[in-house]
Amino acid sequence: MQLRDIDLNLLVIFNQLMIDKRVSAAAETLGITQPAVSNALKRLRVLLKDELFLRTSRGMEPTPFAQQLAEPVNYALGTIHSALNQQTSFDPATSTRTFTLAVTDIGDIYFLPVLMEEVMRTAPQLCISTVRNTAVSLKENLEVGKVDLAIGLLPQLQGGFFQRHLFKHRYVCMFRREHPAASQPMTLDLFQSLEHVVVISAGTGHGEVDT
DNA sequence: CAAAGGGGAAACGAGCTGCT
DNA sequence: AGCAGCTCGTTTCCCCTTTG
Repeated sequence: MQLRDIDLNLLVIFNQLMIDKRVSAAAETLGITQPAVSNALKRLRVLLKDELFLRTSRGMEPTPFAQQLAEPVNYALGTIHSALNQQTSFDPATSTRTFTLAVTDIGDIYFLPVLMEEVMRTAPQLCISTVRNTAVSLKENLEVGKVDLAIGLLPQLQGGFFQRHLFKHRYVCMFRREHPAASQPMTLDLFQSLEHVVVISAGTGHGEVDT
């Protein structure tokens, strides 16, 4: 397929559908009507010879081909967006720009000191501002550029954003020295039989471990 | 100026949910 | 189990804009 054969706006709609998983929601986000998105999807289905999205009780589920397409399309649209909106080139050594990071408490404690050390060395005039990534508006803030980067377990950002796996994280159990569990190996059954405290905090994944 | 294409409105249909 | 109501995607038709 040649690029001239495809309306790039169809890829914008495809990208939004990957995010919203609903035609009407994508239409609202893009500022067009739901039939318009439906028609665009129809044209895209014919062009790409794939259903792309299947209607299910959970919304419009992307086909394997659509999932395969999602990342390169998102990357390409991001590149085009950056190219059209760049005003000046970025020079870390002289830039006085403020970057806003959405992080968890562990982000503040662990990442910031490491980051600030590097920033002091390579971009001394840069300003780093942080916000908690527990905010329900994180997705919107990222989309409009109020937040530049978010670190954490953020399933609400699965589609439409650049993502990178940073590290693997394991948990440990803590209990008093005299606790009955101290005399035997910790197993899943033993763990489940004991009372324990889990600090549920959005963006940390602690609740996922308990589940 | 005619043809083509895209968007909006209305109608329709499928699937889900709650109630009896 | 069956029905009604609701939500949401699709289809059809019409209008407007663009293009050659």
